[in-house]
Amino acid sequence: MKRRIPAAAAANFIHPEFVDPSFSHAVIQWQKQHGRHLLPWQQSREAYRVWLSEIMLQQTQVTAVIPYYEKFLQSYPTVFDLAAAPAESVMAHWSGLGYYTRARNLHQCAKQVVEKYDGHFPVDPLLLEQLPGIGRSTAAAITAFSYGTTAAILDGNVKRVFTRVFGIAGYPGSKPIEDDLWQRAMALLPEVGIEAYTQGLMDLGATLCTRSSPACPRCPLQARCVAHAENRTAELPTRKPKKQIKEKHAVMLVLLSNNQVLLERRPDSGIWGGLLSLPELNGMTALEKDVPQNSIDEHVLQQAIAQFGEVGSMRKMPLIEHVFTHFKLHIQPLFIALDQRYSVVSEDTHVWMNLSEMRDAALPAPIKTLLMSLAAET
DNA sequence: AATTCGTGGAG
DNA sequence: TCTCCAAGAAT
Repeated sequence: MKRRIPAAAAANFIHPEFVDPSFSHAVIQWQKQHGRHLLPWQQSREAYRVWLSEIMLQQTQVTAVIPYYEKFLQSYPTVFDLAAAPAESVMAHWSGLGYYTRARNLHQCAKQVVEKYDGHFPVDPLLLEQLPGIGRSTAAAITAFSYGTTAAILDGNVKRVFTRVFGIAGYPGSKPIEDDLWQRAMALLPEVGIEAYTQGLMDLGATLCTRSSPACPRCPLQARCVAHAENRTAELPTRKPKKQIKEKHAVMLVLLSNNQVLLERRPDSGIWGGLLSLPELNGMTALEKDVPQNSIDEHVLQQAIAQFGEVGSMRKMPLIEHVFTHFKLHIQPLFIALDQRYSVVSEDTHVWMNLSEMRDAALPAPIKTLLMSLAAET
């Protein structure tokens, strides 16, 4: 009977047929000459800064990250500052960047690094990977950039470069394709120069090997690129099989009293987890309904408002359409001026906040836009 | 192992 | 206006 290779060992087994030192050599030489060297997080090897940038850059483009990175560093210069900060402050700093689980994990990670490691991020990628928000690829990137540890990354850039250079068809997010790509990523690691190599792969994907109209003539891997040779750069990497996105609807209450608006804290799980938002007509679960709320139930509305105060005036505000990755949300905001405000609201879940404070609040992007414009009007 | 997590920019 | 998806992790 044939002996099976343990899963853990198989995952780290280097396939000889994938090994090719000339690959990393080409990437490293190109990176030193033509790669990016002036990004804000490249100016220091400090693990805290590298970590912060890598978390922010998950599924997020460089131009979107830069202002957030600068602001975080200004407010939280060290991991100790971040660990000691109130959760709401961290969420407020992250407001608008999306994927808010990253922000909560970032905060938790900072606390753990302070408690378990005395403020020092582990040098071992396997230890880093145990921390919240840090997966295999991010752990490798952090240790490579801050400590020079040789470990493989597999982000969107690497997937795009590899699928094209090696002519790999099939959705890179699927298990078999991703396994294949990890094997190659490990086999192609350089013996020296992990920083330039890792940065080079990212730079290639971000600046040359872009998803549309890649700059093949300037690519150091052009001669060995299957996609280029076979004119398949347009079809590689294989697109994610798209499914129809659902439509969801919510009626949100803009309750105004003394130039303050009532905000409600969302649960940690689910969309906009941990952020403040507007109260919804049928509770936060209303957002989960995929039925249009064309007509507002007057009785339900009156009952909802009655918890918070007595109505002066009420009017519909313009509809908002907000598109997420996997669904489209239709928001009907109701502006309600209260003559009298009740103080029965729990301070854990609800907070009255001045309209002038919306800019620095932990709000979802479309809600912040709505309340900022409302503040500008009044 | 496929889904669930935002947002904004490119084309 | 519409499609696609970016320095992925957690479930």
